[in-house]
Amino acid sequence: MNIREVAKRARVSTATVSRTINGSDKVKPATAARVRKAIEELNFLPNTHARTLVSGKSHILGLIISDITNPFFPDLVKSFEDEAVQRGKEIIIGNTDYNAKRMAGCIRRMVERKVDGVAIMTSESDPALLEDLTRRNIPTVFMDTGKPGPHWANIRVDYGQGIREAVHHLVTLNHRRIAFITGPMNLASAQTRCSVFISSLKAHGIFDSALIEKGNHRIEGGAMAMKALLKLPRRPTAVIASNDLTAIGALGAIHEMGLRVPEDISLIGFDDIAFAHLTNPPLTTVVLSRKQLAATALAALDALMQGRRDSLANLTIPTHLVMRSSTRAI
Amino acid sequence: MNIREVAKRARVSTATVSRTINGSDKVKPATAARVRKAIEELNFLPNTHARTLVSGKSHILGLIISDITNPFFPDLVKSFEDEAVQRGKEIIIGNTDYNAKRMAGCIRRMVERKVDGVAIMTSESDPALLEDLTRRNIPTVFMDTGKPGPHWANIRVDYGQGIREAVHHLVTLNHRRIAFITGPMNLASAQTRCSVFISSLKAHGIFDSALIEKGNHRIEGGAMAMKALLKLPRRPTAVIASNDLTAIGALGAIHEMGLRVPEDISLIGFDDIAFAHLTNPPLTTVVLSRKQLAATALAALDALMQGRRDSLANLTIPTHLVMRSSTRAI
DNA sequence: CTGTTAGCGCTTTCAT
DNA sequence: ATGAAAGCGCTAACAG
Repeated sequence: MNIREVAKRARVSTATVSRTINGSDKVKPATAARVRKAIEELNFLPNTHARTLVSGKSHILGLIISDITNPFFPDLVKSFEDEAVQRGKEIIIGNTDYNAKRMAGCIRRMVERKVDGVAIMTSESDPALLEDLTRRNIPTVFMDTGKPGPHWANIRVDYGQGIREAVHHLVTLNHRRIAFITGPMNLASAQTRCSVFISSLKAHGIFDSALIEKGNHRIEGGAMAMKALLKLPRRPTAVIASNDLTAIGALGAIHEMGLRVPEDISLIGFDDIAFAHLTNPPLTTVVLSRKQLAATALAALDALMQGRRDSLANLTIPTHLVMRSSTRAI
Repeated sequence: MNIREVAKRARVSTATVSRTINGSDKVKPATAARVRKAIEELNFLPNTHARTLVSGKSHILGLIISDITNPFFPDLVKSFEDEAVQRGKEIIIGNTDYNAKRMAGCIRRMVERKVDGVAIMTSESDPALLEDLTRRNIPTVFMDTGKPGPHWANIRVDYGQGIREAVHHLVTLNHRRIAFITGPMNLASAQTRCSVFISSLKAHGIFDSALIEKGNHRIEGGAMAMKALLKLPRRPTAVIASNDLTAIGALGAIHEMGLRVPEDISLIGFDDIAFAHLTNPPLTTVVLSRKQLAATALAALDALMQGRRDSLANLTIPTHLVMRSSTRAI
């Protein structure tokens, strides 16, 4: 079943069928109607591979993420897919599993499938692997990785804003001993969150380096760090975690030690993953909108594909505090 | 950059390059080596669309799910992708959003992209929409939807086993007033869980229809149902929820009423989503392995594509209880 | 407005 | 063991 059968049935040439499908204005309405009828009757759907072959555009977008089971990503994937489908594009997803070899495989698959563009939304990222995309001039948008170039765009996330709001919120609540549980410090984004925390506290004149504890953006890391914090001679009255998973781990540790949130300790997370409002108590956290991130990525990809480099000037995603029930005044 | 440039550089014909790529044994090793060298030097990757066009096989698999942000699915998607990539296949994902129109769109996309097969893992499913897949002889595997046919396979999930284990566990713990919070009763899988629960309780001679409350497989449904249950003159001592989200909602409601799990009420979920062991206390639940589900789906698709209908005989995924800390003896 | 035709990049007979 | 050439389904000149 192909375009020729449709042409035959509508008694026109394949060119006319093609024109009708692609909405060319130079097909006589009556002819177009006949073609559409034939398409309908035969239940014809054009072969995208053939279209890609001749047009050079696959209408496929690649999305490379670290790990779909990391609760940060499902929202992102969904929003990205929504936006893509709205534009008549398909997406193929690559999970790197935080692993360079798999990342290389993802990129290979993207190139083979001739994606029109790719969005790389991993926390980690090895520039060497990305060379292939450059060489083939594949429009690429990064999250927070700062590579400039003719076919590259970079979306920045304003982590600072959310952290400052979190600190301000706690200070307003009279907290002075505020701890921070970091992420893995090889991550630029984790570094930023930590350094903004430090500078915010210094601005308030309440910074104490003993109150910085290292985590790993996972539950157990948060729990371990929190336990260390609770063993301090003068323990903190509030804790900000570098992400929600860390905060959830910290929450567990606090409960385990027989303390309560927010009565004994106030707690703030980061990201606003789906489960952040399902914890007990619901977690006050910093929202990083994946929907906005996805929309911005697709807009950037569009701009890149159309050579509109001007609209790539300032791609920044804000973050902001959302108050729930894990913080309270002392 | 295409196969002709490689051929030119290796001073062979395109046919020889093609044979080399596809591992044909009738290429002289020396020639093959020369070709591989050229491929390497040019960094050539074959165009999958051209290959698909001539071979008729896209090496793409479709995966249709309800909603990637439903915590049941990320694990499934990941396992499915892993298995697919291992087989050298790509996957494209469709989210139906529990919506017939979107489901139709998903199927259309799959057909357009000429997928080699599709796995439909939605809870809901409208047979009429699937006609297109039948007509085009696209191998299709369903989760729990029981459509037989030459190009169809159906994976059953043995919900009963897990529910029976849950009931048995509670009975062993001396519980006699055991409640059940259902899912949406238009879902076959929710119905099964409920009816097995009822028959299990009857088998133990402890069934009380007042202890069945309706939920919707979402958090608030679980919370609402639990509140109703707690208002009963003689409230249950244990509750089984039709899925983990429901159990999490119930847990919140129990806490909200000032009661404790498992001291006052024992609670069991279903699915074992990622957050089931992050609740406080960690949730005793029934595991439905998404990894196994994905592996089985891919095996079934393989069998369908190769016409090995015999290996499709008994595709059943077991479920079993995993004990954590939300249940206790009375 | 419509048809004819030359490819897009690859695989696959069919020759040699 | 290798090459020449046809053709997968479609689009895009070009011609009329």
